[in-house]
Amino acid sequence: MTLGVVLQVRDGALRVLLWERARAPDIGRWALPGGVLAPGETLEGSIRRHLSAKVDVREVAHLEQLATTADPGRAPGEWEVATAYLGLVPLGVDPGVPADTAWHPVDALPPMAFAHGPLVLAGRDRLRAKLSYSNVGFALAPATFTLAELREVYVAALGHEVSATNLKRVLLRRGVLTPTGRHRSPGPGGGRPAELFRFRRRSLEITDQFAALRPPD
Amino acid sequence: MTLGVVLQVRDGALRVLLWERARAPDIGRWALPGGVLAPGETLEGSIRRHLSAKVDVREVAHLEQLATTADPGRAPGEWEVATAYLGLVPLGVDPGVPADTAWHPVDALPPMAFAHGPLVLAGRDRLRAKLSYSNVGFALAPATFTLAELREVYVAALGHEVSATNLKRVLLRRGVLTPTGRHRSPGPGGGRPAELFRFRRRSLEITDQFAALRPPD
DNA sequence: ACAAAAGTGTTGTTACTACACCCATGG
DNA sequence: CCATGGGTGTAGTAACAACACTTTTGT
Repeated sequence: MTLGVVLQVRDGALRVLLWERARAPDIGRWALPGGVLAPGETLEGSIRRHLSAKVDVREVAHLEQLATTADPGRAPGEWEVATAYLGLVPLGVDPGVPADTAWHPVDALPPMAFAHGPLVLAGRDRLRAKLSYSNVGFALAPATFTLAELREVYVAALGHEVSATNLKRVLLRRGVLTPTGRHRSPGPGGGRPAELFRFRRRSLEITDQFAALRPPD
Repeated sequence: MTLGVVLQVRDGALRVLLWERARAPDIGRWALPGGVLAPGETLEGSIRRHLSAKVDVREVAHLEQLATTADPGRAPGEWEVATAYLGLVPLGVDPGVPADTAWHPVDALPPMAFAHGPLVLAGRDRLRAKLSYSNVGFALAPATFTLAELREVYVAALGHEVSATNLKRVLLRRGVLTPTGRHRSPGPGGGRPAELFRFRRRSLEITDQFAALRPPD
């Protein structure tokens, strides 16, 4: 089967899309969306198909394979191979979700069904690592944004403070961000109008491939 | 099913363990070792079991999951989920392998069966990336070694020149390498005796977690 | 003495963090 | 004209590559 760890920043926290089981086993506990793999189906095709029952799949800006498990003992007599995907949804979009489905903070997960909890944490950790050496931010940020907004996304996803000043410089130097030339007018309290930026490319790119041991010139 | 991308540095090149098919389909082409997943079996258990038919599994110093595919069209009517693992064997050990099995350079692969070629390259790339930010080197190097030897391992694995001077400094600074205090006497041409080093820990550790965007102190 | 192999010292560079300072707007 | 939010300038630091130099051996 395939499972989806779909993450989004909402209300200042990194959240995961979960689904409350109404039937045994693990009734009342929360599970990752997903389902069986149809014969002849591609893994990515399968997870896209199952996710489309929960969210508008076009909202998923990035999707990558996370891990595969085949642990015995999920339930006695039950044993299944499950491939988990990591999906990222940009800030601000609100895909309507079914009534049994909700966004839970990854740092305060509800009681989880099966062994889905560790998969969520693996997805979070993968995201955090990639934020430092790639342009994955594009999949969490809206199309255009101010640096303050981008900073909030990074703070929520990384779980620690980030300086907008330095975030700007790092991402500009790496060529990940480009200014749009447009500005956003300030709120009621006043303030200088914020520059609007966008990600230069909206597909995954490694921007800092070799921290050390890089090839000689 | 499970597949193993087993890599080792031999004769100055990074090589992968392949197995020549004697039966259709893809007769005469080379395939990754592996086989079917038994019911109730763990993925890691499965690949260990299948590898033990080809190499002494105790020689595999590191094993990690690489990718899972379920591509239709491997062969018409044939469709299967395959999980690939990356295994690393230290320099110098020579596990006896069956007659139909051989070590091929990853940069000059023979005609490959199924879609196994890309998996080998994915394993190589994963290894290269981890060499820069973790201590995976332990799984490719012998228990103790001179810096010249370690340098050769890195050159073969990374595919570019590496300076022994700077390699030493980087790995010592990160606390990955420790001197043993012992020395190796020089060869017939003379030369200063080389210091023997070892990896401080022989299990995977991330040593350079955040290249940028590190948390504030 | 000299060649060979290994190890050390030093310099310059780059990418980053931290923090003080300056700019533009609304009330 | 001042509070508020945004942007810039600059200094300090750590990790690194490159390369010259020194040490220790065998012949």
